[in-house]
Amino acid sequence: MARWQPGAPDRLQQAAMELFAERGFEATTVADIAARAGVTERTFFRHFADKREVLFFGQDLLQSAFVGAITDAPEGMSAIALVSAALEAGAKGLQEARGQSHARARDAIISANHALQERELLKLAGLARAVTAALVARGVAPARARLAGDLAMAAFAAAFQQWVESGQTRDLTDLVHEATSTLRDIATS
Amino acid sequence: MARWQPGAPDRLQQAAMELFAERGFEATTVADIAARAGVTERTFFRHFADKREVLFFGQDLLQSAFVGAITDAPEGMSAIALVSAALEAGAKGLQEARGQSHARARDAIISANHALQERELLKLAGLARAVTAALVARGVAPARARLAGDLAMAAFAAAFQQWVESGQTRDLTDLVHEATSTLRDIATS
DNA sequence: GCACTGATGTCAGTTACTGTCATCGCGTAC
DNA sequence: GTACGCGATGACAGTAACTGACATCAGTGC
Repeated sequence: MARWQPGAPDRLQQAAMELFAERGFEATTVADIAARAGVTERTFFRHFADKREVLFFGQDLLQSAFVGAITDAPEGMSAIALVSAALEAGAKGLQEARGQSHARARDAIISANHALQERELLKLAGLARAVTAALVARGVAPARARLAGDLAMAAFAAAFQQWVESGQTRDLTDLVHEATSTLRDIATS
Repeated sequence: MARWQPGAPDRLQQAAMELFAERGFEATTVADIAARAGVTERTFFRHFADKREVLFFGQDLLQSAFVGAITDAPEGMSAIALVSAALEAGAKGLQEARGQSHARARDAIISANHALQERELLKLAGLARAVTAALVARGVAPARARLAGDLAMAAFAAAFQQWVESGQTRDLTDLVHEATSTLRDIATS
């Protein structure tokens, strides 16, 4: 008999999502989460840097999708084309990774709390920097790459919000294309 | 004789900036800040919602500059033209408000700490939403306005970073123009 | 069998933040 | 000029996030 059940991080994340959905983020203590997952509070903090981080598990997968698409793109593409490829890969990855209902539940929790929105913005900025670095590696000038990275995240965030609000009746990839097109339209008007 | 010295918020902010610069954000306790400002810890939290907020005092002025420029702009301007006007007003306001050295010192403190960067991103997102709302009030379609607001903040943040890194030898307004121009260039390439 | 590793439990401690009540200078009404 | 209320503060107790140090114990390699 094993001394402890494996998969503590997953159990903790699930317990946290349930409790946040039931009582809200602030009304849930880390001790509550740990108890439901069958571990101690100290173990929670061994797996997650802080209470908020438990909701941002696996964002590195999304980052890999973005960066990989840029790195693997054929030669001779413009910055905006590289960004489009990255967004498409990210949209596909997000739709496959956890499923639509999970994304929606998670979004509802985050939207209900300022501290969580703050963390999400930090993660989004991290993605933007990763895209920027990938673009620089492809020869895009740093100042240009930074703006392109921010632009990519603006389009992705806008598309994601519409996706969630639409009840997922729309395809995320289509929404990303629309957002990119709108951005182009704004800049050239 | 007054029972307490006036201007507690200002004294607290100055004490916090000094201590953060000397020891760093995490190594400074709220009790330290309060002691240097000559008040108690409890008074600190009466003026600032949390320890980080003390560094973000007066961002509403910047927001007013952005929003006012959009609201007061002449009729018939495109979304990108309204955004440009807002950015110009913001750049001017920032250069006049506190001075360059203050902006640089503050930026150094924030750059050295993740939690503070997180808060800054939240403030920036708040500005983006304010710009979005002002654009909607001017008749821009919501989805378009959201992207334009994010675009504005991307340009402003990029220009601000270059301004700080350049040692302020360059004019912020010029850098904002360059960033806007680069954005247009990316979108149309 | 035995040392070693790795995930966990235990426990004490710091600090951010909050709720509540007391204090007291100052202006205002009367 | 005195009573009254207001507003900013102090005092103090309490909660919960997070950290460091040490103990525990199943499995693993030798």
